[in-house]
Amino acid sequence: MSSQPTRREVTHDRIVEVAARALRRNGYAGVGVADVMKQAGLTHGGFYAHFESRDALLAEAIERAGRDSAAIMSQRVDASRARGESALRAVVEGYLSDAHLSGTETGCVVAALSSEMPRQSPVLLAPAVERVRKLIAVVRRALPAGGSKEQAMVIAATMVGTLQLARTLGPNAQGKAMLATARAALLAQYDTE
Amino acid sequence: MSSQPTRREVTHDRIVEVAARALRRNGYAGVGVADVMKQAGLTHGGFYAHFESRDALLAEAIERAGRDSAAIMSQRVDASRARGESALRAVVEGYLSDAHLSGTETGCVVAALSSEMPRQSPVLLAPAVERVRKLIAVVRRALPAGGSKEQAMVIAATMVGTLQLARTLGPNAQGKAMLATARAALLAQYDTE
DNA sequence: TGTACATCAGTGAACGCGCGTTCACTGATGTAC
DNA sequence: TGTACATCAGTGAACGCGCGTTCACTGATGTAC
Repeated sequence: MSSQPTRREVTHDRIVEVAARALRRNGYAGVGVADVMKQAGLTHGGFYAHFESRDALLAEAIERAGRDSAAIMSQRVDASRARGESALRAVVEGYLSDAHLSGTETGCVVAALSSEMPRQSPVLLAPAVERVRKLIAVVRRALPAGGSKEQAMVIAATMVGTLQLARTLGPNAQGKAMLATARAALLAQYDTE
Repeated sequence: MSSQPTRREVTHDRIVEVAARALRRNGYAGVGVADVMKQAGLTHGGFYAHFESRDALLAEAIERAGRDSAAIMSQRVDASRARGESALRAVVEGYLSDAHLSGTETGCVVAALSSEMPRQSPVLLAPAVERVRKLIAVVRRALPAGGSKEQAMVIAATMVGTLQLARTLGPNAQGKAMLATARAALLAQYDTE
């Protein structure tokens, strides 16, 4: 990209970043134009100089959030491989960690939104589908040699479902037990490295 | 219960039924007082003669939706056992069916709402937690002899996550493939009957 | 059995608030000569 | 190098709409005598 971002681009970026966090913490309906602008240190009037509509912001926020957490998972895969350790273990233990249980606003956007995703308008559905595909792809890359796309799909679905149920049970002993149970089950079955 | 429901109780029940469907199709934010009353054949003014608030309706709707689908799953378990067939297979194939992929509004309320559940106020969180527990309990009852609660938790999470990702991919070949993959994986691992 | 009255279930208009969106305006930054 | 002007980024007030909630009122159902 351009090495010298303009002031406008810097501001735009900050708004998207704030929205990406709000989206994961509060869901689609919980992202308000005025609130996001305020958290970005601006007044709401300037919003439409940056985005065509609220939906346009949400679409960018999904992409941003997804790209960020996919990058983190990818780094985990590479780092563990470099150390000669199991990449799948790194992914599963990172995704189903106590930190991810309570850190919704900086966590996986698919886990934060998936039950709402199918209901969104096409503008917001397309980036959501892309994030689901990307999540499956990252998991697949973490599988031991010979791992199939089918295995990756089931593991991704299990991680997403587990995190959501654990979050509903609460960031307490019950939620943590749910995570631990799924970690053990997934690694026992798929971590043959 | 009373064998002779009053007219008021019949109306109340109809409103909750409409709300239970709207809740699963549109999510928490998608249930409007005026809209629900209209679909129930009433005007919105009479709403507060039946419910203290919109949240009170939502709480009842979650319970209703959960009770209904838990009853369906329980019947599947009993019916398959009575025929000497695998109860787990009946549950998994019912939950991860093409009909459930597109039939959100009459399906599992946990799958329809789970990413939104942790964000709700205590009034709405409590019934949500109850539905998660109930789902795990039904799965456990379907497990072959010796099945643990831990296994039930992982299976429930996998089914919920799979259905959500499949719905996001769409009620097409991709979504159906996702369901088929998870069905095969779950039965291969847990259906030892 | 019929009449008078009380209670019940629902109607429809109105209120208040939040939120997405618009727009005229302002101060700061950059450019031309 | 300095001055005049144009463009840019953001401000703040206002509009319109939807939605949850309230309330005075009405017609129907049930009860007392």
